[in-house]
Amino acid sequence: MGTVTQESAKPPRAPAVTRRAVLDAATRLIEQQGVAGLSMRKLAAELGVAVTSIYWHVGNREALLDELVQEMVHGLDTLPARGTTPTARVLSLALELRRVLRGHPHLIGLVNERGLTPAMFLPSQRALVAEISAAGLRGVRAAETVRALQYHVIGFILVERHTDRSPEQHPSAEELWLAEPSSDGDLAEALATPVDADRLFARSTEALVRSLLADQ
Amino acid sequence: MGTVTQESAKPPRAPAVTRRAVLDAATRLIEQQGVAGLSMRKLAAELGVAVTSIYWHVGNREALLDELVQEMVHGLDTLPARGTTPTARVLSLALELRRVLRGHPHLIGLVNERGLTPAMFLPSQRALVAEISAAGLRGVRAAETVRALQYHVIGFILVERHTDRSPEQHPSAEELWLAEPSSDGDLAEALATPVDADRLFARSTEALVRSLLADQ
DNA sequence: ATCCCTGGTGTAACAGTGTTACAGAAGGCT
DNA sequence: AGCCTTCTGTAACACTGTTACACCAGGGAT
Repeated sequence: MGTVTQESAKPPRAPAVTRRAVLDAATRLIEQQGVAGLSMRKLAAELGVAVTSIYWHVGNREALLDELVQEMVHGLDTLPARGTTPTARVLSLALELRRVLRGHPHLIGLVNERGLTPAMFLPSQRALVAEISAAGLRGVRAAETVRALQYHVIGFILVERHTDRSPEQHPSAEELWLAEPSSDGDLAEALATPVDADRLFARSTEALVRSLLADQ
Repeated sequence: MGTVTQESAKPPRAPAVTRRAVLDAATRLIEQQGVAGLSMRKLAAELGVAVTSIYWHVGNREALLDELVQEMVHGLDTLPARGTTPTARVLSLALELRRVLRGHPHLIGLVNERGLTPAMFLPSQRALVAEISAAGLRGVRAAETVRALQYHVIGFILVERHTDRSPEQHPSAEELWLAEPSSDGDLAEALATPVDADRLFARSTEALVRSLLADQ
């Protein structure tokens, strides 16, 4: 079954809607209102069509989400590793991965819920393996290193997905740190400022990579 | 009883259900069927009471979940740090935190969704700050270190929450690695075995801690 | 020309969800 | 006796995913 149902020639009648159109409209809805904002009826209305047509084209809601997730996962197939040293190359992979995933903030939660995180990571896992082998790691240690990096990167992304839109905690962490009597005023002040996720990710990932590749 | 609305004495009639009972029943339901399995009607039926009573006691579903989350967050108030070296003490904090959070697998997702991850982490953040200061880090660098550890730990937990019950990917990562022609057979074999999360967490966290505390 | 089959659409319903307007009941207070 | 507060129940609203069923249009076979 190619993209849709008709391979080349004979749709008895021009379909009012295509599988592709359904997927695209669903993507649009999710990007606007989040996964919870995607309802089959809204989707049908958006396309000017009855609900049953949606069901005919994509099965059901779960299958629709599965499809979107699969498409995104396949979009991660070829991530480039740049740089000269293994550390730099591994780091660039991690940064690139985060950059791409942040383009689909609503989907990465679904990916994880479906237990597809390993699958999503598989292509970059290959690249990681190459770099880590080049760095001289072998066998079980190398495998552990690869997985540690995977968990770190995807975990970071999962965390930062929500910490942005914190619901204004009343004693916010920032206020608490400013009130705290501390010996290190600079530290307190630094903890009282919002997180710079880009910088934090780069630093922590680099620290982890260094440690994993270096320590023996 | 006392925990509810009346301050000291006079419930006009013995309430058919208390706020406490609602929260407990909700916790039980969530532990059994997950957050999605918690419906207000099920909850009412479980307690042998009409839905409106639930609403009277807890407001609405969102507020109910908020309350459960808050209770869990407050349960993390006093985590001990064991060990002699700063590295060991920080590591023990991270391990302990993960141990506790894994006792509430369904709630930690909610915590993150509500942007409460920083709040949840605040008590252990204090302990972390102490250890990291003891390790000689100051100011912005220390703050970055604390946050890097936070993100790493909570991220790991978020990831592992789902990777366990992966829905049997058809070309599973394990199979793919066994099929792959590779120069490092041990590595491929290691990647083909399931993840040992305990070990992986301990190793990766230790690597990160070491790197963050040591490198200058 | 009739019939059937296949692809695609629509109507209307079922069961389930969160939430709420409203009517009560039961005890304490004045 | 009335009133007020605390709680509970009935019944509804709007919404969700999903499906049984009728329908319609065109192609192929008879």
